[in-house]
Order: sequence, then C-alpha cells, then structure tokens
Amino acid sequence: MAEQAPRRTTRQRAAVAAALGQCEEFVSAQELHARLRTDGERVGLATVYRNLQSMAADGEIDMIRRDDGEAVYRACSTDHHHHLVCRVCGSTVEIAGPAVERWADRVGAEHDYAEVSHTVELTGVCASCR
Amino acid sequence: MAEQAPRRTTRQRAAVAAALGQCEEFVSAQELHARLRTDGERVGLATVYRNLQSMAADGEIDMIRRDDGEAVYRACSTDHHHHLVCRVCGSTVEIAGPAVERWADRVGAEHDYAEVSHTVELTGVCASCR
DNA sequence: CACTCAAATGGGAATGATTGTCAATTTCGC
DNA sequence: GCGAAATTGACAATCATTCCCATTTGAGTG
Ligand SMILES: [Zn+2]
Ligand SMILES: [Zn+2]
Ligand SMILES: [Zn+2]
Ligand SMILES: [Zn+2]
Repeated sequence: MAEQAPRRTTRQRAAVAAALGQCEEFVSAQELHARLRTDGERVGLATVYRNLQSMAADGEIDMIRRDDGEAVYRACSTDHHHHLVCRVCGSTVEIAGPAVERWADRVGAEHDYAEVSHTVELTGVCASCR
Repeated sequence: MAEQAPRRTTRQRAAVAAALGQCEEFVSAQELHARLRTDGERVGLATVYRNLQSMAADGEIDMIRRDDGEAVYRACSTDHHHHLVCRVCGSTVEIAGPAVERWADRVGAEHDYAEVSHTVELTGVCASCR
C-alpha cells in the first residue's frame, strides 16, 4: 500500500524528531521551528515542514488539524489510536479504540470502498476546565 | 449549546445556499464563488466565505477538510452523520452511524470530558476507481 | 579513505486560502 | 417610512505552506 521513499538520517531530521519528542501537546511546524531555533539547533523552516510531513506519512508521528486548518503534529506511540482533546486547555488523552477500527472497516466494506482509512478525533472540555 | 446568532435573509446568502445545493460533491469557497460568477450571480468572495462559515457553524451544511487543509462544503441532510469519501474521484457516501455516536459518548464520559463532539471521516477508493 | 551521486537542506521568493477593514448598502422591527 | 444593526464588497493584509535551486551531505563502492 504505502510506497516507502528512501529516507536518510540527517542531523536535521534527528533534531526535528527529538524536539517533537519533548513537546507535551500538539505543535505546528512553525512552533517547532521556533523551538529548535531557541534550543540553538539550526534547521530551516522548509526542512521542518518536509520532515514532519514525511514522518507523518510514514506513520511515525500523528498529524491532525486545528479548527483553523493549521496542521499540528505530535510524537506518540506508533500504534494506531485517536485523541480526546480539551477545547480549553488542550490536554490530550490517547484513545485506543478497537471499536471504531472495526466499525470503520465494516462501513468501508459495506460500500465496497478499498484501502479505507479514517480520521477520528474527539473534543470536549476536561474536568479541570469546568 | 449552540448560540444562535441573528441571521438575516439576503440575496447573497440565498444565492450561496442555492449554488451549494446544485453541487454534487464538496466544493471550496473559491470554487463556489467561481460558479456563482459563472451563473451570473454577483456575490463577493468574502461574503461567500462568511456565509459558508456561518451556515456550517449553524449546522445547516457540512464542512470537512481536504488533504491539503482546504475547507470544502456540501449541502446535505441536516441531521448528524459522517462521510466516506473516495480519494480518487471524490464521490461521497453519507454514513449514519449510531455505533460511532455511542462510542464517542462513552469515551468522553469515561475520561470525564464534557460537551464532547467528534470528527469522524472515512476515506478509501471506490469500486469504480479500482 | 577518496569518489560519486541522489537525497536532503536552506532560505528567500512565490502561492494561495482565509481574514481584516471600513465605507456603502440592505434588512427588519417599530 | 425611519433608523439602528447586520451584511456586503472591493481590496489590502496575513500567514501557513510550497517552490526554486544552488549548495551540502549521507552512504555505498572499491
Ligand atoms: Zn482542559
Ligand atoms: Zn453530509
Ligand atoms: Zn472513486
Ligand atoms: Zn457522529
């Protein structure tokens, strides 16, 4: 299914991965670039974009979109899962939902769609923000 | 939950709604603006954006995001549902899934999140595109 | 290690969707 | 009809993301 593009290990790619690993919440490419710069790492903005995108494509990291459409990324356990995000403070809970997975597969099959993938994100207001 | 902002009926708003109703697939604000112009309707681009956004906020129309992040809209049955979109031709199937609804509610409750809403979109390759 | 070459980088310009501005117009209750 | 408030429109301004392309670098090869 997924065409694996050749990937080299570069200082920049490692720096991006490391910086992302430090982040608690989802961060945009711009934000991560700023952090890298603050940390003294010298990585071009375009490179941050390219690496985040390829890592997301390879399933190494998660990518979702904010309400305004901006893409935000986060390093997390590699196995497939979803998120429950607080609309107020942004705190996130990772959800492993075998239930949704099965549902998605079934719906795809019912309508004869192949290679079905899904986007499932939950948002709400966490206990401490109420 | 939803604060209903006062909405007036204007020629432009009606034109946007009508044009959207004619569309088979999801369309972006830009595309809809072009269609209106072609049809001889004179509506400003900013107005198309504003109306699509407010209609989506009111739940009158659906809004999802393309892979590139661009927002696309579609008029459809007003009751809550989800979509299964073909990655190749864009053909869409509307999905009414009581199963997901229950799952989302349960997960929210389990983690003590209030006002939980969800985003669920499926993509695949339809039969005729294989 | 020296050598080769495609992959990767950077950074500044270009793109393109979306938003902001604000005067002019329109709606609608009174 | 009147007037306050909502809406519109043309255009400028934002701003994330992509392009371009000369330069650097990773990683086999012998
Ligand atoms: Zn919170
Ligand atoms: Zn729909
Ligand atoms: Zn198709
Ligand atoms: Zn639902």
